[in-house]
Amino acid sequence: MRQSKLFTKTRKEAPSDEVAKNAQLLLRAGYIYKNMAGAYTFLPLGLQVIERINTIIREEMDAIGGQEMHMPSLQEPSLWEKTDRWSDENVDVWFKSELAAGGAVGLAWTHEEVITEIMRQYVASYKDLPLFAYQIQTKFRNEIRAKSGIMRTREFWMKDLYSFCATEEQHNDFYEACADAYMKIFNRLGIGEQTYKTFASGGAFTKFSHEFQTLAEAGEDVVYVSKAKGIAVNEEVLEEADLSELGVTKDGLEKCKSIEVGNIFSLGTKFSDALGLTYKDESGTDVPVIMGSYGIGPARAMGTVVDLLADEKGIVWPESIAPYQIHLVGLNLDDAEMRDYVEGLYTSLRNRGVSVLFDDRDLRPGEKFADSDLLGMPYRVVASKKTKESGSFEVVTRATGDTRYLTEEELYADFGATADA
RNA sequence: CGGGAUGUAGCAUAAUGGUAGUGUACGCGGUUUGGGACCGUGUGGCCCGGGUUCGAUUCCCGGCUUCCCGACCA
Repeated sequence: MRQSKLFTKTRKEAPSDEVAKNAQLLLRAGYIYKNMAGAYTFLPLGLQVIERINTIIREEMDAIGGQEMHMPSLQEPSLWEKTDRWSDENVDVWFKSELAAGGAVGLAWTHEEVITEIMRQYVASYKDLPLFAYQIQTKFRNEIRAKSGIMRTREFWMKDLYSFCATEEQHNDFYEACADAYMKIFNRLGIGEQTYKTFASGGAFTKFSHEFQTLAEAGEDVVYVSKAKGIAVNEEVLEEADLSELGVTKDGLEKCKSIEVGNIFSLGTKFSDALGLTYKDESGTDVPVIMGSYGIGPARAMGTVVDLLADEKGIVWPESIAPYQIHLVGLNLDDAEMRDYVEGLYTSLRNRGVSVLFDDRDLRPGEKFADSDLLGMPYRVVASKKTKESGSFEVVTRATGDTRYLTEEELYADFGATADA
């Protein structure tokens, strides 16, 4: 991508009302645009990050047997009345409206009811189970207070997977597999080290549910962490004093701020009972399906990565989700010979499948470096008169600031075969 | 939803009961060219409604917006 053609621009200052670090940097760098409280546009660069996060999520969900689908946001009340989740008294986050044709309609804030209803048509026998279906889809929640930039919005993407099992054993196996897959996802996003599988209260069906909490000063949540054991518990569990089961004591836990980047729940037969989702076991008896739900918010994950990895100069993307692997910064481009030279390098890199953002603008070096730092691509390749004369390019690793000088061939060898390209 | 703030140009800010200044960004001309350089010049602005007043961006009332704290948060 040529930066000169990118319609977004960087800016030196963030809007004064945006205090969250993630949103400040993403706004300044032109990844997102704020439309209203709790609703952001994902601009070309920002959307690429989201897409790459989604790809990682898809790969890990598919690897544990997930099948992707897509359900509508529009919801009719009658379905939700069956589980008593339509009324404003029970659920206060509905966006509700009227159909022009008559009748009420709501915007989905989750999809348990919807997918359970769908599965009534496809689940009949124990032979149909287990099955796992997911989507990456827009959720709407009428939050009283949106806040923290892209971390808590009223409209947001969510990867929600639902599991349907015949037996507790099937369910527990999948639950653990999904928990492992979640940690793989957060590792691939570059926030695995700070992310803890956190015990939360489980509701009616199980002792615990689990949240995935990433330790961060900007977090809204508070968790109690045992870094030695690699686990955390949230406040409600701490109060319930069943810590002994987890092999930790209250005194051994460190109180930390955190961001909830994912959660997994055992739902038991709550929804299958309410909506009549049963299967026939080997004796021909109707048995309610055991369900679970598993969520990750891609945009919140993106904000978490920014919060955790950014430095004073700007965003630092891990290679796994950066919009481009290389930021090719061309200098001295007013010189026709230099421009040809750098254009040639850009073309060669692209021909080798390298993902490149090419700063082909005729600006002063300082401005280009500052922009490059702010945008946060993993590697910056500088091509200038200086590097041309020396026969090598300056390659700077954004995260560490390490600088190397590579010849054109070395550059291709290093980046030409990257799987991420 | 309770409490507290907020609203001036694309963005950041200043002053003011007599229609607003600066920085940045943007346009033009020129000097520059490895860390947001400089000179000249130009474009562009008081959230909405009502009230007080000769006159309101300014004061008052209401609304809306946005932010923060709390509550809430599969």
